[in-house]
Amino acid sequence: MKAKKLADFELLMLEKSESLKTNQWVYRLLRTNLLCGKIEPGLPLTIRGLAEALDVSPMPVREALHRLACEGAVEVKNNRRVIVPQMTVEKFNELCALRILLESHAAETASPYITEQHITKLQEIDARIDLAIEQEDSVNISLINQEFHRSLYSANPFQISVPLIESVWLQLGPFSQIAIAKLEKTYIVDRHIEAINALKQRNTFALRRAIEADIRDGIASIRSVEGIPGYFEGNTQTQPGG
Amino acid sequence: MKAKKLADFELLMLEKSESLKTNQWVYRLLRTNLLCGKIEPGLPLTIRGLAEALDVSPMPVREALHRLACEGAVEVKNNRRVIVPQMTVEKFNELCALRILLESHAAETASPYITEQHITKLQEIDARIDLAIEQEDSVNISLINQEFHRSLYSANPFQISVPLIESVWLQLGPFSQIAIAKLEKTYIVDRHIEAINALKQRNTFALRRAIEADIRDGIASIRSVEGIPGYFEGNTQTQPGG
DNA sequence: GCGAAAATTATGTGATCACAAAAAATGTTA
DNA sequence: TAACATTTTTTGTGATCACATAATTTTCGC
Repeated sequence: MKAKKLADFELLMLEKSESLKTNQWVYRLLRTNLLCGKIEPGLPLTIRGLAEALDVSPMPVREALHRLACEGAVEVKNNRRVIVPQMTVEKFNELCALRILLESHAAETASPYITEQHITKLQEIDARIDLAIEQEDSVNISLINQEFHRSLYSANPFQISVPLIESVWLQLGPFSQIAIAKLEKTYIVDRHIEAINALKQRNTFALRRAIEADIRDGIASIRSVEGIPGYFEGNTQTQPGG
Repeated sequence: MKAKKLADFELLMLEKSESLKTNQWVYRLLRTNLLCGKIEPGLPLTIRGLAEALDVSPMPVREALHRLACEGAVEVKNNRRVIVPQMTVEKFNELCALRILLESHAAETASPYITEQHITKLQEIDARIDLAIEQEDSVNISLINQEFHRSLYSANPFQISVPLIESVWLQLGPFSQIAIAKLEKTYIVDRHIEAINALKQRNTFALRRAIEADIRDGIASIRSVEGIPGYFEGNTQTQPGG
């Protein structure tokens, strides 16, 4: 058994547009790859290694990594090594609780600001989720699902909680992605219709319940995946590739 | 009326210990000064300006500022200018709601892990708050009060929400500090006793209520301060020093 | 062969420079 | 005097280098 190196990983690439600063490009690229589970927990990330892999200078990587550390997406150890954190049962439960807490609040406070345009946009996003489910494209299921939630909460122009929620997603993401990838297509249920219906009826309470149900449903799906306990920290023997 | 510059401000200094990295020292220093309201909202912060003021190279300031931006303590404008954000009524209300939401949850989940040692420590911290109130030391009232809450929540070894809560504090801090400084000593009530009693009785529900009451009380005090509406964005005419 | 010590390499942090873009200051004209 | 154009200064970003420390490899003694 050999320890995996950064070079062994095939990163999902993003095209770098002109106006985008290099550090932001690196940040988004790493962020997306972490959320997709492309970079597995425990893997040490080095500034120079990433800089070489992405063909940029170390400086923008340095800033991107610091930001990710600040958001809890990566963990800085005492020996200043940066790794993708392992998931534990307790952490998972706490992160799920925080998702429900923050997101049902965000949905509730966004509700009064929802316009017809918002609903149309959310329906369009939801259609794209269905497509991703149909194609069993687990990476896009996650990414577009987040887009749905973010769009909903951001309808509130005074929204503060989105960055906090995104931090929770980032900590939950790499792990849940592994689970989603293992889910059968038929087990993924689209609960967003209920949320959209609540929005149409301008029923704040129903919206809150729909979002809560959506999150709980996703968590239950993850928990139902065969062999998921093996992915928690300390159960390395059941992890694949070990 | 002349726009204030960074050089006009007298920063609260922290001694730099040997093991502390420069960037962390700068970070903590800026963080403390922001929380104390030493740096007033709207003031543009520049890397070189701060580096000169603190007699360090621009690099550690750069990292510290980026981290503060990531935590919402400072705001990066479109023209990449970094300023201390202005407070608005809506933001204030939302931040207060998030405090209650997150902190009552954090208190509840920490409750089962509380030991006698924790209680003793919290009582010791609370005594220091009373001293700060007695001395009308508004900066220390804030800082030690935060220490109390952080200590309580951190009793849970699997606590995830503390960084999120600290982010809310940072966004609320500069503003509420202005209010606390204006409060008469007699109007500051120490509600922590109720929390400590709840802990002694191992009554999770009472603890939750005590923390909620403590936060609501603080907010009410801030709202009660004469002339506070003038500090919200858009009411510059009533702000002092203008 | 094997463990400890020493040398070597890798890595994060901080400093300095170059550059493009944004702000501010200055000059110009009506 | 006010409004616009031009120049100058300021500022953030990225690149490169130096340095201390942590990790790794090699060497040496038994």
